[in-house]
Amino acid sequence: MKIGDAANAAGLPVKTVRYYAEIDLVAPPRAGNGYRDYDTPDVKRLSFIGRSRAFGFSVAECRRLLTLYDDDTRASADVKAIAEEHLAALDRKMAELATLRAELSAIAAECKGDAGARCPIIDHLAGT
Amino acid sequence: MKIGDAANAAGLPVKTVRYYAEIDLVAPPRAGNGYRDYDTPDVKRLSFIGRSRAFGFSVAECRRLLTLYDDDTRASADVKAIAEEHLAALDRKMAELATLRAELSAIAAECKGDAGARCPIIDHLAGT
DNA sequence: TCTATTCTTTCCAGTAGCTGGAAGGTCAAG
DNA sequence: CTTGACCTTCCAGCTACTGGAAAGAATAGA
Repeated sequence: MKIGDAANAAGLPVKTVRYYAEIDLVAPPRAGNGYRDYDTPDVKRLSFIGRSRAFGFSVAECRRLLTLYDDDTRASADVKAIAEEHLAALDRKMAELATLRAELSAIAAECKGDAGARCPIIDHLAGT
Repeated sequence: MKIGDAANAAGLPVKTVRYYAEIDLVAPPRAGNGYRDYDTPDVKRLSFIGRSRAFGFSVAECRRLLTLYDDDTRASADVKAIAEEHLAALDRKMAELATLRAELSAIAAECKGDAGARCPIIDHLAGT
């Protein structure tokens, strides 16, 4: 199966699939003409990565998840550990954004937003 | 004032300050020895950028904010527009993360996380 | 004054995860 | 036989720095 069909089946851009081959995430053998030759398990791996990335897992995490996916003797605890680590990271990120949002919102509320030059937002960013 | 002192006063790494000079964000003149020569307004601009960055504004946004900061004839409406655009982006980001978090959390809850190979997380990522 | 240390400079490379484009080879249809 | 849609590699760029090497400048201490 050529890269275009594989990418299509996995719902990923060809460029991305080629990139994954380059970083040895899903690296299929080459056909006689030099074309990458994907098989059905490869496409499943690509889909797996696509979904994992959509959940916000980094490529490094995807690599570990993929190893577990391919491993019949895995312990589900290992998978869950990665997931919970990621959940914790999401929580940290959300908390950080929420703090920023609250502070910026409070400052922005003080600004009249008219034609005048006086601006509490600028003042605040200037540290005054 | 040399870059080290300016960076120190602004609470930024020297490398970062040099980078801001390189991208013409805060580009001081050179002294006779070739060293960048920062003055007090420059340090204030650097601090301004540091705080803006801490609020999550991109460097491009910082550039616009800095222009407004330097402009006595600005309209506070222009500042507020940037801030609200950024607030909206923060909201979008948070909503996205919240969705991911909720979905991943629900899936992870199904996983026993033991020594067994059966794993609903893997199943879900595999699309089955 | 000599020297050791701490600046400063530039340039190059790498980080994450692609994405776009150029130049050129391959293959199926008409 | 040609056209067009594929495929290949390589190079560059995106964000916002960060680390490091090599080399010049300034400063503090003996």
